[in-house]
Amino acid sequence: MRASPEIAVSTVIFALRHDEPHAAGAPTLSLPLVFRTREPYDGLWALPGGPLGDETLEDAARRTLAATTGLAPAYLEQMYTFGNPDRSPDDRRVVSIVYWALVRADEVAHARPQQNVRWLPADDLPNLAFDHNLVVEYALWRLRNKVSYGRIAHALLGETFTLRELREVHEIVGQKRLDPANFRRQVESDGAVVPTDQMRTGGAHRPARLYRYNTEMEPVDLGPIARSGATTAPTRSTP
Amino acid sequence: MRASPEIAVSTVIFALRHDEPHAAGAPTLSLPLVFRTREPYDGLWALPGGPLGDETLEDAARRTLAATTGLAPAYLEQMYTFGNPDRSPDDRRVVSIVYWALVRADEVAHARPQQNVRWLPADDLPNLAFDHNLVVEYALWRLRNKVSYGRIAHALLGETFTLRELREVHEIVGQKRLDPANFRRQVESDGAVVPTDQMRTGGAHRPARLYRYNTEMEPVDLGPIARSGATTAPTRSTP
DNA sequence: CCAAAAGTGTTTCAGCTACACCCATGA
DNA sequence: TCATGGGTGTAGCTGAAACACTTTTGG
Repeated sequence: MRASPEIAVSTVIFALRHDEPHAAGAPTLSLPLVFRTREPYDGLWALPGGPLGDETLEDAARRTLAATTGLAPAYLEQMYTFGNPDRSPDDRRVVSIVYWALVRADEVAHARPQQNVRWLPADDLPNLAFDHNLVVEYALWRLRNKVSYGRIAHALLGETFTLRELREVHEIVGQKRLDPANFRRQVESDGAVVPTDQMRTGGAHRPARLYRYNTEMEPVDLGPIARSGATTAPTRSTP
Repeated sequence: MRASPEIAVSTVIFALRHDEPHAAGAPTLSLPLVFRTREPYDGLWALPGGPLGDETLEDAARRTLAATTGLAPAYLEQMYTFGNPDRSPDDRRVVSIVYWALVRADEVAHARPQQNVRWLPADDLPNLAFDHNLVVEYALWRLRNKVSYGRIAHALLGETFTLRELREVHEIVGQKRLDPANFRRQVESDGAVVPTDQMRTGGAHRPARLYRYNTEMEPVDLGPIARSGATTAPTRSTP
């Protein structure tokens, strides 16, 4: 006879980070991991998470995320629940409800990293604790397949951004070069971002117009769940 | 202080059913519901489900489904986990991992209905127990938005079927008429179904070729989860 | 023969892709 | 003035939609 399963909530948190501050070159898609200092999997990295408290599943994910990065995610969505009986090597059984989140590059820069937490590149991870390599792989797959232009813009970039910056994000996430001209037209006709009257100068070239996320647009269609407020903000607390 | 949450697994099971056997007209998208005979929600209909045992989450869903309909689903996928603290009106807290399934019309016809179970039309449900109206709404949304031709063919129809039958299924699910000519071309070029050398005669018109699901084709891309065997493959119980 | 559904052919249109070309700025 | 990226124009391809048309059966 076995004890009743425990319930945990974990989160895969993606951000675009420059390995060294003010460095040139493209940023890297990274995620924060926690170093385990006890069994099981002592000495391995694991996804941030913890036991479910007297709260919503999503609130538990936000709490996890805040404890790790000190940040509020621009995007947070339930991803999958992992519950195989043998996920943990000891005799406990843990059912993990996994969320995935995107946070903005500028916010990440401000946050001071916690003890035992490090950001690692998403596409070159070491062996992780539990089934967390699989979990991250799935989150990456979701990011690459199921996220729209406006959503990524809002979630991974700052308040304003040039179309070049937005395109770079998509090139990193989608792992392929995009035609600047066609990218511009797609994004503009999509309506998820709108031009501001500001420009970004400083480069040795013509200044680029700054764009902003279009708050009028509905975000990704998550179906009845989003509309019902079961997972997301009840009264639209979009900052 | 509150007791630790219970874990339950429920399943939304869709099938196409004829309200009366051998009736003409289009079949109806229906799902089996269980009549509750005790609190909470005594006297209301609820999704089939039960507590998680010493088994995989998916196995729990299959067990649930078998107990209700006596059938093995042609399609089964994890959908969403519901865990709001106030889902149950009493002081218990139940976290429900919900799967959704498709079963074939011909299999449903053979199964003898269980006590306290009835099939109801998906788009005209009464008030259900717990948050199950929301759960079904979400499952319907997934069915309408995220399912490909071949998958629906395999899951809701029998071994062989005419393109007209397949088109009818899509018209019912997608709630709109489809051009027979264009539908034929799309399905054929997609490669998910292949023609047999048999025909279906009997109508007052030219006989229709029978098609069969293409087992060579990969099903829907579920990402790394499906490939790893975390949800589907019987062998390889990846932790 | 007629009705009805199976199945084929063809035109049109929208959207994407590739790529040529002009614009504005810093050095 | 030159290099660099910002931004525009446009020809060509591809695939979906609409619909006319032929084929084969039962009545």
